[in-house]
Amino acid sequence: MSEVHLKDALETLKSTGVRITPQRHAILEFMIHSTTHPTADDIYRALERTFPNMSVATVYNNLRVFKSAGLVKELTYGDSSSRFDFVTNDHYHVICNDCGKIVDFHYPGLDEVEHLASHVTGFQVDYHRLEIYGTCQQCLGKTAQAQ
Amino acid sequence: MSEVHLKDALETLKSTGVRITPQRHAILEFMIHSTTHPTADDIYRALERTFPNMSVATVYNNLRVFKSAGLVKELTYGDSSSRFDFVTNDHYHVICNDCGKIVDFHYPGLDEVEHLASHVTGFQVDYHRLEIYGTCQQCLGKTAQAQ
DNA sequence: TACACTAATTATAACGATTATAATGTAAGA
DNA sequence: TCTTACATTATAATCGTTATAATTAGTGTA
Repeated sequence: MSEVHLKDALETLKSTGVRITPQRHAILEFMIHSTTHPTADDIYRALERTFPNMSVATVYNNLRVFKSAGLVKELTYGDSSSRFDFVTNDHYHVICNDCGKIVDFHYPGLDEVEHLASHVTGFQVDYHRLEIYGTCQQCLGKTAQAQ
Repeated sequence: MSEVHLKDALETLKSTGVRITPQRHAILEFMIHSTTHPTADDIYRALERTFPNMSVATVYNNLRVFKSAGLVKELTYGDSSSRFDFVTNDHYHVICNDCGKIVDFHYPGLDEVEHLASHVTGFQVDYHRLEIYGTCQQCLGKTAQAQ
């Protein structure tokens, strides 16, 4: 399963003309197998055995590349440094109030909301449910024409 | 209405033994009347006319004081600096799956989710709905006793 | 294979937001 | 008034992140 993710990710990169370097391969692999949401420094330290000369800048640069390719999300919780999350298939729904169309919306990490809710209310929090409502592009177009 | 908020906030501070200094008063007042989510620097620059000698550290220190008093929330979006938001009565619900109890949960700023959803899906996003599910303390206690 | 061109990596410096420190000022209680 | 604790100020330090310049490596072409 994570092999599939890795293969897909490499495909995505290749298709947008991004070279697959050993460092990029390793960063992706680490992120896919990581159960936590690692910081840039986590990734750097985890890979410095394999790449003793790797620079922190390489990690940041490549995380940016992965982000703009949609492979990775940056999570800014309260702490000082960003965490990065490989995008899997967890998603929310965006719902059109006019025609009822539902579009998947990938977004990681509302963990903080759950943590805070648990902290504040004393609940043991199990999960949450988020839906986003609005008007889809087609319905927006129709309304604009009608006016 | 904002006068009520300010009065309440000052009450809250006083009741926890925090002194009301002119700087604190001004920071709170600015945040309450601010329609945006100002950064620490925004606040600093807005008040430097009134307090020409005020230090940035004072802003940060007091934002921390307000945060721990529950008056202010820190919002970490993607950008480099945190934004701060005076806590009003917008809230979500935390729902117990055992007894159905609903507890209010104050949490600001899922604006970013809406923005991103709009950006990704092309929807005009109007609002969202978030609910958090789990088990309340009483029900947790009952389950623990039963075992 | 050799060459040229472009992208990627590295090392390091710079930046900027936030925090820590030390000194000074200010309010409240005995 | 004196004392003590808390606030503020000014400034230095910290730390995550980004920019820069030099070097290295990959890719396409003759």
